[in-house]
Amino acid sequence: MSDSENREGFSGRSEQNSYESGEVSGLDFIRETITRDVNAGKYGGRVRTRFPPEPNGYLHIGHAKSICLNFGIAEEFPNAQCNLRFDDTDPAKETPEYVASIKEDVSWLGFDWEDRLYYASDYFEQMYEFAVKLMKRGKAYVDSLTPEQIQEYRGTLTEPGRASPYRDRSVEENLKLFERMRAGEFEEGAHVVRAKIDMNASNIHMRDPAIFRIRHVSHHRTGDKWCIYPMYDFAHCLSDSIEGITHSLCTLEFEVHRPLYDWILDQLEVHHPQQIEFAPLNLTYTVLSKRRLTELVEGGIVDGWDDPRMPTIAGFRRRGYTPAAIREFCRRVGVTKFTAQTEMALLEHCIREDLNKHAPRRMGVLYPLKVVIENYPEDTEEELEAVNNPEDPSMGTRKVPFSKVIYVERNDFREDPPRKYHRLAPGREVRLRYGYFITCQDYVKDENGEVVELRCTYDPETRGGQAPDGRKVKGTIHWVSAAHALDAEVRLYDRLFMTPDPTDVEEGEDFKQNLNPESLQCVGAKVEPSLQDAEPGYRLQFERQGYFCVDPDTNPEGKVVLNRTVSLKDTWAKIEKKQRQG
RNA sequence: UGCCUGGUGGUGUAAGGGUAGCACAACUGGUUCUGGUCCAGUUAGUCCGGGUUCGAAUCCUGGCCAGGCAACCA
Repeated sequence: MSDSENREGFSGRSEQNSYESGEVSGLDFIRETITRDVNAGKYGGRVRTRFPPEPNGYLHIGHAKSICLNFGIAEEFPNAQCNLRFDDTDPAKETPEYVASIKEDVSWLGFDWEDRLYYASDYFEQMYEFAVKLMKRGKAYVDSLTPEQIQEYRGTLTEPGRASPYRDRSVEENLKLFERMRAGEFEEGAHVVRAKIDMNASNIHMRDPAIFRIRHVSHHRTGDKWCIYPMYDFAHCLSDSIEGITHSLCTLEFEVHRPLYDWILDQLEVHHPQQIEFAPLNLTYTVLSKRRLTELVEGGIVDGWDDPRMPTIAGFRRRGYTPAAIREFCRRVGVTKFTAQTEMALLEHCIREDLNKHAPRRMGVLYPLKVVIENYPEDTEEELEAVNNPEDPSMGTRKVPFSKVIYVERNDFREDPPRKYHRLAPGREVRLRYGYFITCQDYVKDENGEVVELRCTYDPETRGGQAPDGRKVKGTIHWVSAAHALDAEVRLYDRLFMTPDPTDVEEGEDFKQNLNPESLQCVGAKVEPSLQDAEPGYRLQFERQGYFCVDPDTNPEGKVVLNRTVSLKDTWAKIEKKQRQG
């Protein structure tokens, strides 16, 4: 340490000390910036963030990243708060239904906006006044070019734009026109209010961007009060300013908008939050753009926004994901400016980790194969004690009924077992989970050559799973008693797309070509009777299979419907695959 | 071709002039009444070239590559 001081001289010393104090080391760049700002007393040391969705679709896992960031920061910094604000400035697309779904999803994720629920539409009057102020200062004007002309005048990425002939209208004329726009005297597209900045700017967003346009459309909250609506760039920075936001966090695509964000607030001389951009989430084997998700829903490719295959919050909820798992995923993903591709495997790891600790274990047979235990008495049944969760003894035990005829998993028997297969096969002995050792004596095939029934014998001495003579079995399999089993509809979900990046397609081709035709498979399963009264949303593990969740489609009088959240890791499947390949 | 941003194992991230670390994935092995969990271990990385420095992932410089930006959408 003293060596380094000798070599370093004085430059940067105090900076380095602040790093070494550990206050920012290890933080993501946004939390680091905020920490510095707080320490420097910027904004009076205050921290205020916001989550600003547009209510024009359902929230997805990418939004969860933003929610966890914004609300997470509010929890971490002293006295910090996060607002929920609906960015509802395009009445044609926004609905109260989307507002409701977004509120539900944010609170389901575990965040609370308390009394800070806001809408950009709350500020329409103020925004109108701000536009007037800009006009009075000669910094905005009413343009009467057609949309096509405006586009033409804007220039391109490499060529500068040209000034509209209306650019130098007098303040009085601008004000008068703007008033008449508000009064509804004009058709949509007849006029638009533009900020007067610089038609030669290399950043296209600074070439006199539109800030108010005419829309004769009812708004989901303001009804027909307005027929002019502010544009995103105008509304967003001013909403942030009005709410006293300190750090306005958004995704990378808004980076080029920041000069405009800053320009508007500077011109108006109002509270000026700092916009900081981070990379949006990309997940393998799915799509996360609102446009594509909407296409899947409207094209009937999935069964609504909450289809368990959808990467929406509602979809994951229905699939059986927990808020804690999603929050943990967002934490592990981190926050950077680098465009990343996060693997779905990480999300799956997070849900397995959570459910392994908390989900009760049950037995369910997905592809039932009948087994008759020949030496078990005909008219007897008994109850075997089963552990609810080996990870958590406090979850106790339950009784599982056992009788002469049971079901086991179809692939837990092989006529001709491959190497390393240690389940049932002719002459092989296995343990029934929490039950007896059984040995396969014979099997029955139907006319198609399908094995339809096993004839086994059991060893009465092995009740509970241990043999008094100390002999071991290689395999333990799950089962349900045929006489007691419940019929269940089990929906086995797999990834929606077959390729890691579904949007990576040849020119002229569509991402939907990469859809996985087997993303949903429904099976008629036999499950243990304890699931009789399971409520929708109930999560469990079917031993040796995976984690499942009772679907809202479950009807109290009908069959229970279960969604597979995620399968258990399957080492045997890997071995088998390797055997087949090599 | 203009502007902005960014490049650390297969993937996601940390290291803020001083031993390139963690997690996921993959692969070994051990434990196990779930081929789960758990435990131990292995493989594998600083985009490239110059420069500054005793020392560079880090600072400078020149390339290369990638992403974003031309709604009266957000």
